[in-house]
Amino acid sequence: MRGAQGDLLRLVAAGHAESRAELARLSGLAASSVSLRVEELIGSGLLVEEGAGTSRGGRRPRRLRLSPSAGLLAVADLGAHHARLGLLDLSGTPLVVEERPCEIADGPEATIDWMAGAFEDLLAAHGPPGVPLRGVGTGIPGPVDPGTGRVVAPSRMPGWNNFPVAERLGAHFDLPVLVENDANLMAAGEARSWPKCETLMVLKAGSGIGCGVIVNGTLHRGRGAAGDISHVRVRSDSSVTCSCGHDDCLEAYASGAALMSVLNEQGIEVRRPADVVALVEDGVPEATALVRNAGRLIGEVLTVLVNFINPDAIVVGGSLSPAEPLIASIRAAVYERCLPLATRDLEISTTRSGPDAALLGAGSLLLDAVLA
Amino acid sequence: MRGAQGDLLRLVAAGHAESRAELARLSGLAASSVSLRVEELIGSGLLVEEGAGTSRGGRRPRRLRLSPSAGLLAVADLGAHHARLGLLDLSGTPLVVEERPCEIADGPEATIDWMAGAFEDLLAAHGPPGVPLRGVGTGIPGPVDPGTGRVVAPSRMPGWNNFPVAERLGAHFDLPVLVENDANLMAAGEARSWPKCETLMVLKAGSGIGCGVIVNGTLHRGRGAAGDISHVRVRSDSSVTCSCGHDDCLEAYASGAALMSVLNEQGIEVRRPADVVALVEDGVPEATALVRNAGRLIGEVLTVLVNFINPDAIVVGGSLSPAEPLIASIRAAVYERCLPLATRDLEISTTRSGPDAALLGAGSLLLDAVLA
DNA sequence: CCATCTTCCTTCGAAATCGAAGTTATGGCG
DNA sequence: CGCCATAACTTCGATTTCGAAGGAAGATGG
Repeated sequence: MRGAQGDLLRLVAAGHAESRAELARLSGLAASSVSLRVEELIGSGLLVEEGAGTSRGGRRPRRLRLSPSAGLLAVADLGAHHARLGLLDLSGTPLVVEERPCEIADGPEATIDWMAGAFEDLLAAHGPPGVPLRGVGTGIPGPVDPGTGRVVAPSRMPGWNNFPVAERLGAHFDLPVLVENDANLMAAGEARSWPKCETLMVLKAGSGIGCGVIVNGTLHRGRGAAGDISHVRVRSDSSVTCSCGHDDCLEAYASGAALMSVLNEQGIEVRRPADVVALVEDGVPEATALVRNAGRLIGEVLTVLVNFINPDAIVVGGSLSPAEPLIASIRAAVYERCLPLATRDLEISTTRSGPDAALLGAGSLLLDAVLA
Repeated sequence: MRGAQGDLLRLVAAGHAESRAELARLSGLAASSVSLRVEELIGSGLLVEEGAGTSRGGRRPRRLRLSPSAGLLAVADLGAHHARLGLLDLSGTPLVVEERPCEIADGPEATIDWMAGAFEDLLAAHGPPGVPLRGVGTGIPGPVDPGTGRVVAPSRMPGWNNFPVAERLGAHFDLPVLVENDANLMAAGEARSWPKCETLMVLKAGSGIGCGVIVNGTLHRGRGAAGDISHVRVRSDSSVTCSCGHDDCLEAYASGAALMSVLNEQGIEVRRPADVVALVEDGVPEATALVRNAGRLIGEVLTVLVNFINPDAIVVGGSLSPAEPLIASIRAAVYERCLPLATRDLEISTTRSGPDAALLGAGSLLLDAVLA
């Protein structure tokens, strides 16, 4: 499982390689060495050979897959009022995904212990017998210190500040543990769906605004807050003070929460970002105008970032992302204002990985820990 | 010179390793393999053993250095009206650096051929006899396509658009050729002076405004324009149209050229950014106010980027950088407006590599090509 | 349907790499 | 000053990895 052996497994699990030949190309090892190694991995039950792939003009490759019994990963994505939970095999394929209500405001101990219980439930109900759990991971709607696995200065998670989430979760399972910001997980998940993109910006537009950055194919964490765009100052006529203490933060104008509060003030009742999307689809002009304005503001911020890191694609996800005017106005702002060189082949589109992106990302990152 | 052999040389040349033991630690090879390899490299005259290093509690390491006769690199940094030219040994140490007048507006053919001639001059005058030239490189004050070595849509370089600079330079020397944006080279040069920083933003404040980004210790190129911040829209009362066609670009307010044109309109004659710095040092209030405002605008843009990529340090270089109020107001803006997590250990300071940063960066990047 | 080209994978001797044990040099400490 | 802990190399047999050659399986094109 360690070292070069792990490298090969990782390449197969991550979906980068499907045959011995591809492994040889990607790992840099000689074809003969790869064959030897693969034989061992098959012998130890971690890899299985599964039919033949499609020919590329010569003999067909013998397709390799991680054995379904090689192990499981239990992953979660915590939101403010609910959590998505899932069980993945080591290739990152979900066996089961569930959404359960869960109040993050109940505090870290209660929430994490609840999560551990939910994982046990899932395992009992859907885990194939004899297949070991190999790692657990969760996304958190706030900044996470990459070194310690602690939550750092979250804005809407009372009681969580500086809490050692990874440690607490690890106390339930003696296994590799991953704790990461939810937008970062989403980015890691999307990255698997955009294999040709080295640099990726993944926007999470939900009740809050988050963003994850993939540079050179790997998640860029910075000090744990990398990708944060919610507290950028935007150009606006009025003046709103954000929860962070500064004026005119993007989040105060363009987040789902901000849109909802404006709509509610106007007497249009909404309770979740999805309600806003529904209003837009029903052609309610107030909602459409608001969403369009939010997209413009987000787009103007992205403009700066696109010039700066020249991503290959911008992916928009989160519960607000199905609203067409949002992405349309983001596109308009970015294409209008960015440098031609930066937008020449830039793709801006909605999620390819769907609502489970964060869970898939957790799986992808956990794998690195499990196969280290 | 190839493969693993090159890896060892690179580690020594880049200053990361000074002894066999350090090479073993950093390269991941077994100590015995390193010894063998090093012996060969010494035998072929590329490495030399030079005295003993300082003990870390046991036997002293035998210090390794690249042989002064291992090779030379010829590097240049083109500006609008002058060029810096230098000769480096393979460890990146300059043997000579000269500044010569040179009009980039003369067009690419004339400029590049002139550069080739200047390199020959330097070699004849300062090159130790028998030491071969191993690579040439140059910085360009405009975007460079990393794949082709062509200039792409530069703003103030008439006749250069889409010109294959690398190819033309390569026609003079049958050697590895490097062509890169000047701010990017500066960033690569600074990176060597900030070994503990994985993520670095290097601002070049001269007649224009440029920026290079180091992510994970390596230069982030994007599509060739990465790091561009000069055409970000800034918040301002008036409205100025930039050469790029958009309104209120940062460059139109905060670049050395913009400052100079305002001062000249006010009847204060300045010809180069350095003159502005001199005025500030003399306490001329118009100049100080302008520079302070420029710093504030730049700082507000950096705010967004600091939240986004969480650099370990921001380095300010370029001919405007000695002006104290510039960096002071950049600091003020960034520390005031960024997230605490992002500024907690963020260092903002002037260049450590000095005016030759770009040449050193060219050396550093060329080395990778030469020892590939 | 047969020759030819590609690609995938294995075989096997040569070469590189490892790693455990040993050697040399040094600082610290009683 | 002698002893020990530590670090920097070396030596040398065991192991891995390589790579050239060849076999297997399929595409292509007459």
